[in-house]
Formats: sequence, structure tokens, C-alpha cells
Amino acid sequence: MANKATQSAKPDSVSRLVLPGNRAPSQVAFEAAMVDFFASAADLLGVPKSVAAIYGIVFASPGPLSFAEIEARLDISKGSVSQGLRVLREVGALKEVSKDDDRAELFTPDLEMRKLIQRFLENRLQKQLVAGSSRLDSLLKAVPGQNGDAAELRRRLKSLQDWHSKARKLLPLAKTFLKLAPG
Amino acid sequence: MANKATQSAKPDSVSRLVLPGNRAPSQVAFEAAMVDFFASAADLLGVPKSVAAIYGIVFASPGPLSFAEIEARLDISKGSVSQGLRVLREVGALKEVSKDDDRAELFTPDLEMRKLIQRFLENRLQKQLVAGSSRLDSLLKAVPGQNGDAAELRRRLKSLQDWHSKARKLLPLAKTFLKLAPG
DNA sequence: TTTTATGTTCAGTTCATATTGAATTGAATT
DNA sequence: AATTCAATTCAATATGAACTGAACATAAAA
Repeated sequence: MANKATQSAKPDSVSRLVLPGNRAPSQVAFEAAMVDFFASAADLLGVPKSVAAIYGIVFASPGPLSFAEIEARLDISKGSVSQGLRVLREVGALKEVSKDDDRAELFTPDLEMRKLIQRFLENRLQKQLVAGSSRLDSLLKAVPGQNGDAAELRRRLKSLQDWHSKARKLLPLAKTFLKLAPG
Repeated sequence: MANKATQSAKPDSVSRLVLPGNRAPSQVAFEAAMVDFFASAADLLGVPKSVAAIYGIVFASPGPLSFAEIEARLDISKGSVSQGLRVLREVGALKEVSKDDDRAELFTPDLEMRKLIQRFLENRLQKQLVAGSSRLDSLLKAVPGQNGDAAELRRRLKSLQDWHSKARKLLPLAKTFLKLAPG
């Protein structure tokens, strides 16, 4: 809990979320760096920091972690852990591995990132692009006036449609490319 | 289609920013729709709504608009208009056309979106990817422990490096693709 | 049944970010 | 030099997404 003013000049970023506990300093440092890494990626993708932190801490652990262990290693609330885990399970970023002698769920990163990336591309980009296209169709029909001004507006909308079309065509290419074998 | 009940139902979102003034209702509706369109795109890219609204209102006007006209058509403050215009000029989304008989600046959308898109790809994506790569290098050297656990962590990091590498290779392809002539 | 362990929910709070607008700047005009 | 007006700045404020934590749910153990 103690989240008081720090006495050292630690980076005031996300790595503050990582609690030392009684683990080896090198392990803690590694965890903090991983959490930071995913936090900055998450920032780009519009994902909450706490979610990134959870993923980072699980990623940094060679063995699967329980809810309680995640809670202990991160300075975020039970509620946030619960909701963050839900999000990460929903998008397939984490998978549960059940240890039969204990009823606590254990989480480990799902390294099949193909699916993760595909999901992102389809859910955010493709959706937005498709919705945008039909909106542009409507707009083109609703151009006000009928003189040269209207012509100019139509020209602009056509230009937007062109870009949308290119982006839509690029998406499948990107998906294919990202699927290629390492090398 | 999956459109809500009424076709003229005003989404109570961003189009509220558009002020009717004394322009033709069809023009106002068109403006509101354009503002909405750019607002949802901006949302994806992490750009403030007011900035998107300004771009939308300028895009929806066949002729260039002055600061005062933009302010009159949108329900946002002078300060937001000023700051939004600055951002849009900086990224090259708007260009100024000077009308010699008046000293007010006039703005019109810069339809050379190539540059805009290139800027976005380079500044946000490429930067993040390059920074990420070097962070991964560091992390690989800082893997704690030396047994099988360390090997597992190295395996995970290698996997991340692979994805980063693919994404970095994809960027130039995307740039080229988006540059192709319409068709 | 009661207790304990584990996880979830959600009403309220926090805090980062967007927005505001009074004060200011500076260029053109008189 | 004083006035006017377009535009900018920035401290103050508003907004809302993310976070918290107490209450609640569920299931195994006692």
C-alpha cells in the first residue's frame, strides 16, 4: 500500500506499479522494464496502463501467475486486476493453465500473437474503415448546393474515398505479411 | 442496414459542436456529418475532438475559412480554435491561403494526405517500433537467472523481437502502397 | 450450516487531459 | 503614439476514462 513520496530518483513512469516484495532485485528490475515496455505499446493502441502492467508482469514471469501473485507484484487494486485479467482473457492475450491441486487459476501469456494482432486489425481498423466508407457514401449524397462549390466538396469526398479504399486494400496484405514465418 | 431508427436522428456526440448560425440547414447538416466523420477517425488516432471538429468544419466549406468563421460555426472556445489550428498547421492538415485585401488568415484543407499519413506512420509507429527494438535488446541482456526459467524468458523476448521486426519491415511497404495512384 | 478462500461487480473518487477565456502580443491603421 | 483587431498564451477549470475498495457472489472445506 505505502505509496508515499519516494526518496530515490526512480523513473516516475509506470514501473512504479511494480512492487519489490521479497524477490531478487534483478528480477524486479526486469519486471519493471517489461511492464514499461508493454505500457508504452499500450499507450499507442489506447489500452489502459493497468492492463498493460498485468500483461507485463505475467510476461516477465517464467511460470504462470495466480490472481494473488499478480496483485502482490503490482501496486494496483484487486478490482483493477480482476477487470484487467478479464480484458486480457477476452482478447486472448493471456491463457489460463489449471493446476489441478489448487483451485486458483494461473495465467501465462499466450504467445500466439497472430490472433492478437489479427483481432486488433479487424476490430479497430477494419471496423472503422468499413464504417467510414459507408458514411462517406452518405455524405456524397448529402453535398449541399449544386454549383461549383458542390463540385469542390464532391472532389474532396472522392479523395477521402480513395484513401479509404487504399487502406482497406492494405489491411489483408498486412495480415498476410505479419503471418510469415520468422526470418 | 444497421442504422438506428430515424435517418435524421442527430447523434448527441460531436455534431453538437456545430452551431447553426444562419446558414442553410442542409449545409449545417453536412458540416455536422463531416465533423462527426473526422471525430471518429481522430478518436482512433488519439487526436482531441476539438481538433477534429476544426478540420471537419474547414473540410466541409468549399471556400477557405477565417479564424472568426471557424469560431462562429463551432461551439468551442477561441483558445481551442487557436490551439487546434496550430496543431493542424503543424501536421500539414490545413494550409493558409492569404487573401490580400484582408489581414485575416484563411484556412483550407490540404488534400495532399500522402504527407499527413507518412508523418503519422513515421512519427508514431516507426518511432515506437525503433525505440521498442532497442528496449528489447536491453531486456534480453537483463534476463534474470540462468536456468531453464531464463531460457523461457529469452524465448518470449525473441518472439517479441520477431514481431517487431516484421512490423518494421511492413512499414515501408505500407508507405509505398498508400502512395499508389487512385484506382 | 458456517467459515474460508477466491474472484467479481459497481458506485464513487481520482487524476490526466482537454477546454476555457482573460490577459497579452503584435501587426496594421489612423 | 494611440487605437484596433486578429490571434496566441497559459493558469484555471471541466471532463471523463481509469481506478479503487467495500460489498457481493460462488464454491470448496470444516
